[in-house]
Amino acid sequence: MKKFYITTPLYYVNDQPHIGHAYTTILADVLARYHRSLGEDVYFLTGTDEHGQKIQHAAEKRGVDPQQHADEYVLHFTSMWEKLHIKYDGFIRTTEKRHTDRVKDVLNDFYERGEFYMAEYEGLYSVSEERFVTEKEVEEGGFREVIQLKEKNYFFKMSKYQDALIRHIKENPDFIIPSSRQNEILGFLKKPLGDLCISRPKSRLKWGIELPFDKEYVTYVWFDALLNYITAIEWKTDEACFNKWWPVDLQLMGKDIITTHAVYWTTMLMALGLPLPKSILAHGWWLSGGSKMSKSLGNVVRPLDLIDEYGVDPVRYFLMRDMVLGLDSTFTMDAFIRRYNSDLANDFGNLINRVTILIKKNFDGKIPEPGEFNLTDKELIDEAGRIPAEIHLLIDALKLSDAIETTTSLFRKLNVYLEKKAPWKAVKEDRSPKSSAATTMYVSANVLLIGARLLSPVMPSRIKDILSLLGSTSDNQAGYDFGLLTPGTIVGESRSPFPRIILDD
RNA sequence: GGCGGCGUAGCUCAGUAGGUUAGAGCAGUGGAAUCAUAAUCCACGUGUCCGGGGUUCGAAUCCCUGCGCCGCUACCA
Repeated sequence: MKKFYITTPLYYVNDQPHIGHAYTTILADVLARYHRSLGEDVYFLTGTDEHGQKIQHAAEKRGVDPQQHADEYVLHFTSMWEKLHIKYDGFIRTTEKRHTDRVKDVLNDFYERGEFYMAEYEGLYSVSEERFVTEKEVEEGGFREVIQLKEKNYFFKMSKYQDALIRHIKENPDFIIPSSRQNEILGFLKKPLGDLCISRPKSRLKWGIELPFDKEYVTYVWFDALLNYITAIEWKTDEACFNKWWPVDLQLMGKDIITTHAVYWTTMLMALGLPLPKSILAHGWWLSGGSKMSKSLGNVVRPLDLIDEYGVDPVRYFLMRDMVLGLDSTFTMDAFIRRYNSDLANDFGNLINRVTILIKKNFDGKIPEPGEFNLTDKELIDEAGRIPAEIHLLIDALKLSDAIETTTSLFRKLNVYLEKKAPWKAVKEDRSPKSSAATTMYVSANVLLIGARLLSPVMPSRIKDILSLLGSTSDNQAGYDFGLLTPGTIVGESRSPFPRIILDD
């Protein structure tokens, strides 16, 4: 059986989840569901990153200890995922023993094999921010109490993997997606790669995994967190499990942390002697009014607010449909409502009503027995037969937006088909089994079923209702073949799954 | 500063081996229909493919250049 291992980054628990977290996680969920629907064995991993300066800081601010802070904040994420209908297979927290023990193994291993060395680093340090800053950052301002600081730390010999990394990226065009990011990383790697500082002295940061070979230091949070992708699947503790899932098929992240993954994570894996991820994907940001959403700008769109108002599935649909892979996208209520009304209310929802009501009124609510298919029937049936394969190609190419648009086009074709065959007229002539009207409704319901099932990964909850409305009972029955709804299948009462949004202004 | 990318209909975007009248969805206008959520269907775009130059029989697609926008530029997540 084909496997599919997909990950989101581990989210930092210093703040509440926002639309960026939600987007990445929904994207992972949708892809995971698509792959499950193809019968693949899927492992979808997400979790939280709980060490480091910012957590310590956030905890201090609230007057609690860091672990308690993390324990509370992780719930914001898990409850958000529940509300967004995220069906993950694994959830890992970097403060769990199964993770910290393995991180220590790696640290020891690297230490013993000479992947680390100690060196003194001297640079500009902001006492107020408690971190080193670059000259550029200082020039841009915003940092107070900047001093020159010398500090001894451990470094990972990342630089020695530079050539291997460049070669791997060039030889594997799917390694970094989209290609614009790949160019960026390659451009970045034209300059000599430095080594990575992987420790922090306890004198200025206590909240982290202690270096097993030097109790004066904790581990740099990224070095710790990135390892979750292998610790969560039982690296070193369950070989069969690890070998089943590794290497990971797809790692999702926002464009802001692509370098961390493409360079740090990748070279860490090289040092570990493990195969590299098949693909890492950097997606864009959701903007609001042309700017990145930020609390200081006061333009944050809270996913939960939208969900409360319009439901989870329309929000998932919008986020998947309106962002083009790799590009930033602007979120506006206007765009959301336009998309909802045109695609979900007008095309899809109205079609569900059309079909079910016609069957209800004219065929006692049962899928009628079809007669011989004429050219018009055949054209639509052929189309419905072609589209699933087309969509699977688009999904493989990670073109979610196009895949959804393709499904919508099937609904539009079904609407055209109905206009052509006008069953509401034909039924006046003949409504007996195998009549033109009977055939039309049989074909319509079955094509609608295919289209609905193609959207199931995007809108699992509403589609489940729609499928049962159409008389499709089991959750994941065989493929996307035409004709699963056999004559006699009872069609339910439509409750307009996507009521049109009308704004009063 | 260095490296890289982008600029296609009102809006969001396709258009990667240069080739007949440049496409889709949405929005807009007119019409048809009335089974359906005032939903649906049909028809309608004189778009300088950012400007300029060049290569070519022929360029949105290649090269140069000007303007505008953006990304990356290690120890910030």
